[in-house]
Amino acid sequence: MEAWQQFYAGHGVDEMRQLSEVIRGTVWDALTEMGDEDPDATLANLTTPRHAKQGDLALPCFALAKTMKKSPQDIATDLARRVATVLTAIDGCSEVGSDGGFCNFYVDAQWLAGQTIRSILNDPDSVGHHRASSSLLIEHTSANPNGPFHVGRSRNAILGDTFVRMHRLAGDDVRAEYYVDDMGKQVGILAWSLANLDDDRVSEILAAEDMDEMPTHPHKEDHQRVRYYQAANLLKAVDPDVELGVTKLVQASEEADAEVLAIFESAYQPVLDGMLETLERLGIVFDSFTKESRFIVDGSVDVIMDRLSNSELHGTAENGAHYLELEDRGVQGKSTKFFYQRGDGSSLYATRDIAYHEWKWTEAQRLVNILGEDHRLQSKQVGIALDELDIRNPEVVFYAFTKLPDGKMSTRRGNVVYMDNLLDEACARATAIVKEMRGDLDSEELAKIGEAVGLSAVRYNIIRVSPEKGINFRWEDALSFDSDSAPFIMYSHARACSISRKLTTQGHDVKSLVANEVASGNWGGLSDTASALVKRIATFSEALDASIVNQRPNLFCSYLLSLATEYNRFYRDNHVLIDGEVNSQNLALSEAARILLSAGCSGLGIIPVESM
RNA sequence: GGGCGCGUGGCCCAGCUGGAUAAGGCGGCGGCUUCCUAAGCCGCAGAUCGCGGGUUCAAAUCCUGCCGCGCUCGCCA
Repeated sequence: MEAWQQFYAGHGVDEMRQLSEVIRGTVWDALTEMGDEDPDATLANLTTPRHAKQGDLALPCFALAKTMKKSPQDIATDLARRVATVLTAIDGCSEVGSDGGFCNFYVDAQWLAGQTIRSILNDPDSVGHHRASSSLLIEHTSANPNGPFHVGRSRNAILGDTFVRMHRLAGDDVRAEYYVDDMGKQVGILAWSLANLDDDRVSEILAAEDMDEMPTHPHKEDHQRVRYYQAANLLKAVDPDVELGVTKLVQASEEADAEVLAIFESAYQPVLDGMLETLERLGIVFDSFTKESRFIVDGSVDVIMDRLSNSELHGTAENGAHYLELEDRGVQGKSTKFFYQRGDGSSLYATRDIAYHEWKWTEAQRLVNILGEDHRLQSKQVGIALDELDIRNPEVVFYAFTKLPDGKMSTRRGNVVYMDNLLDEACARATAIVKEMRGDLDSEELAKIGEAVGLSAVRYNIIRVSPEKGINFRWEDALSFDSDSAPFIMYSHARACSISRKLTTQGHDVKSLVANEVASGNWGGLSDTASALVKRIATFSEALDASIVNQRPNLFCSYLLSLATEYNRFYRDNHVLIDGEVNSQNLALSEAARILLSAGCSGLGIIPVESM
């Protein structure tokens, strides 16, 4: 077990999990009686069956066949017989059976409803809390402030913000942090271009390469200044003076030259502000910004370099550059050396990153970094360096790139789809659809819902796929409002809201109806679809936790989609309002689902509108 | 060339700390609205889980070889 995974070894609160513990205990005893010498190993195979008819928990008995000299099915039958009386006598387990070599356990949906619906309705704010909370610093985005967000970069921001939200939903104390690269080559180029070029020159240079397109968002500085950045890059390729000028600036910044750092800041800050505006529209905000230069200015990078030189991995190159030899630490390839100090004594990006990590550990109990797959090696090198310095490693989430049909996105080359344009298009399309469906709403309401739907859809379409899987950007995929989408989930939530709203309009007191129902504790007569909904509801925290532990937001996406689907099925044949009469059992279920759908949406950055 | 990641129906994608009939969505075909939002629900068709070996009672899942795609191998960030 990785050290950080121990944070998850806490106690679950989900009833399903508690029940499974009870079942394990009883089965353990029975297995021992039956002659199983290692019941723990057998029980490790306890699974959740694929099909509802196979129960809610199942134990494969194949491995016991050899030692017990009986067929798996005979063992399963015997086991079921031994535990049936005890288990069905306890609350929560309605039936034990066996089939095809499995021993199947069925959860009592009535009991489960009593437990789980009550806790959700009584304490909706702690929904999703599943274990002891910890404080986290999640660093994400941290994009070079040289131009507008494009859809490739946005995967980091959306993924990162989703982790922030999921952790908060799980009860953690999270700080979202942006690491501002305020001293590298990229910013240097930007600063140089602003100091040495003007609008006409920029247009001229870009036009020569057929890149002189009118900015789609001229009022935003990120869209304006990226033209300077692109022009300077083009010029740099043909004019050595540019390289010289940039290098001079960058060197000065690395020596913590206050004047140059100030010039850099005035160059990038408006760009960064534009980028943050885009992110804010997506519901992504940061709690803190830390500048890279900070660790030069405060001298901590020098201390790091000093300490690294005492490492047994330390080496020195001919020109006085310092490195760690990582060959024996599992790094293979052409170069196994990790350089952390140039021949001239200055630091490198990765070195500052080490100082940054050391500082970050003073801020939180856990660190999470969201990084593109191009940072895999770098991250490994930094990790080994941290080991050498006795500094804990952070948790890292890597994601694969988003590609355009004609290749990798590049701000420098202008081969990009800007997030601002994607969001405009998504929200415009969504608004058009809402307008078509809801003739009763005024234009302000239409726009509000359209914006929520568009933004949520874009976010969902990015997080629904596993981070390590590459995405090929297609407009129709990015803008999809299909069944596997945020609007689908939002729609289910809006339905639940609609029911509650309707009752209130008719003069019913939803809260007290629900409170009375919960207090009565009578959950008899649940229909199949109601039972299925209850079971889905019961695994909310578990699904959230699994998504966090496995670092895969797409798992929680799937869960929430299933919850929405299950709610839709429930909705079909379990009416809350029947001929003006309220079925308060169905109301309680609907309300519990509404709370979970809303919380789940917030956890994924989907905006849970109450009407759509 | 070395390392890492990915490869699942026509398309997108889940499952990959091994377990029963590989889950969804799009597209295709066919149903369901006097009833709380049909952005919904139900059904049908469609899969040699990249290819070959191996381990196992059991492999999409683990090991191995190959093929394809991506990332990476800077005293750049």
